[in-house]
Amino acid sequence: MDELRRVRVRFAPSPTGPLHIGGVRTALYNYLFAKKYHGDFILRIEDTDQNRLVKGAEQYIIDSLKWVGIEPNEGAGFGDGEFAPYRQSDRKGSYRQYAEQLIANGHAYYAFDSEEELEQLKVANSNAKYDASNRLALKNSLSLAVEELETMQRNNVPYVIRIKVPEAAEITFYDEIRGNITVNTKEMDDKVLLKSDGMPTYHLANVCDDFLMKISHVIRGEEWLPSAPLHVLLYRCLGWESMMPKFAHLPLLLKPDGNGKLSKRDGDRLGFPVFPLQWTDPLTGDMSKGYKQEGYLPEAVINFLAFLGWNPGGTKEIFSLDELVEAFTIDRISHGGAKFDFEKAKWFNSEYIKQLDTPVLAAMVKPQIEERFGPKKDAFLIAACGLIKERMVFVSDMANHYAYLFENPKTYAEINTSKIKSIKEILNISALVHTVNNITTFTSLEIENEFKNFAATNNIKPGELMKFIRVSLVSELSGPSIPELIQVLGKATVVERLNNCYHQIP
RNA sequence: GGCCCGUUCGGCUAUCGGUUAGGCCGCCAGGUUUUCAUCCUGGAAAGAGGGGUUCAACUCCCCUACGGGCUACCA
Repeated sequence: MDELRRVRVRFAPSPTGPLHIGGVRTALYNYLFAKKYHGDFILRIEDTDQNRLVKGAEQYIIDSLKWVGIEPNEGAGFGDGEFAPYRQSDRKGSYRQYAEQLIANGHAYYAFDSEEELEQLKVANSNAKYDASNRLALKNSLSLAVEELETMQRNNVPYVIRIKVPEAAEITFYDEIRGNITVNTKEMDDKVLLKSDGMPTYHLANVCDDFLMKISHVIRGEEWLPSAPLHVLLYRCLGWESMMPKFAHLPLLLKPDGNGKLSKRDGDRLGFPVFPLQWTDPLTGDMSKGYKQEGYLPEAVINFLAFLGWNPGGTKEIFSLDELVEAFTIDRISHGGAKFDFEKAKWFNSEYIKQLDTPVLAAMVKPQIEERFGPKKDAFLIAACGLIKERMVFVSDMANHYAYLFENPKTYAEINTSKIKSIKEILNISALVHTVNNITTFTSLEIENEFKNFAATNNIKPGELMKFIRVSLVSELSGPSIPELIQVLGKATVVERLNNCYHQIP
């Protein structure tokens, strides 16, 4: 019966800031799994901590998923299905009854301990936790007399609802990636289920919503592994064990250097984005880079992310989203954490740029180019893209590193001009200009031949001539093939640059 | 500290008891290119350590070391 269950998975981020790239990977694996089995992929916003909410974070999550192209078919920002609402704050009223149900069945209790009293616990023993060993000595509905409870209630003393963890029992559950995991309940504590503000904690809300939304598989980060036994216990105490989802805890994304979880700091430190989209902190105004703005293609980011912690076997590495869906299986997810590899991310991006149809690339590049260099004809942009497509790593490279396609060089660096000094001394610039002007068919072959002839008749080494022309055109000693570049720039521009260079350099 | 999870080249990984331990990124060398990039060819580079189990262990078990996560009325 279990095998026939409809696949329904969810991505359940907390809107406490911009969605981390690791979160994108978690969403991706959920998406791939859902699509592979023709199931549902749901976005649920876990905003039960009202103190940590960050303005704009929820929209950022939605925008990010849209940008990378892994859209939920149900959930916040993506259309309500029959399980709406999908924001836990909007579901607030639904959780209390389950907490009360647990109390009625002897699986939970009210606790009135103040913050200070809880701190006292730790003072006596730093390892102390609220559990079977001491719950009777603390202020809760298990330890207090009925009259005392009534007084508390009358005085509106704030309280929480805590789970009553069994004293010493083994809880075993199966993780789809790691296999059986067993924890003894004596290691667990009586976690708060319902906070004093009436909001559920993650644990209660998560279990209730997954049950209510008929989630079949919980695919989430490894940081949740330690609390999974608590969730299993909740399913049991709530009488939902037969509907309990399967669990898969994903390996973490680690820092590129050293160890530890990848963090925002690493991005700042290493100059690489760790967020899908650019993000400006509403409070501090601090800006963090985004993959999109840095010139990454969403398909490349997806492909790269998919392979950080998962591998289909075989040697093929460039996978479209559809191909990933086809190839994806949970059992091929790795167990250990994966260090973030920026170089590999760049490689994926350059591969995807090379795969792009040139007119498509031209259209992508157009806004940045025109913002910087003014209006350009599409045909020209396409020609320019064709010229440098295979040397681009980022979409933004064109505007950032190939300005010479759009405007004449303004200065010539000394290291470059020093290399063409000798040729300049013997060069007849007007003859060269004349040669360029006389080129008729303007094919790259003809252009190349004309320069060779010019070099021969003027007794110049062809390589030296080319160096001069190259510096004239791009102000550097490297770049695309000169005949092709000349085709793109056109005669007039070439002549202008040749003259400029000849007269400007010493 | 306690609990849980993990550990193959510098990085991502393949291998599901028998392989010259393979691929990709990066790196190095050579070729192509008048240059650079692309592209092509080649190269260096790994099973954390110690015990078992087995005819045979990277693969299974145990210990140690190391790394990570969790240990909130945060998720």
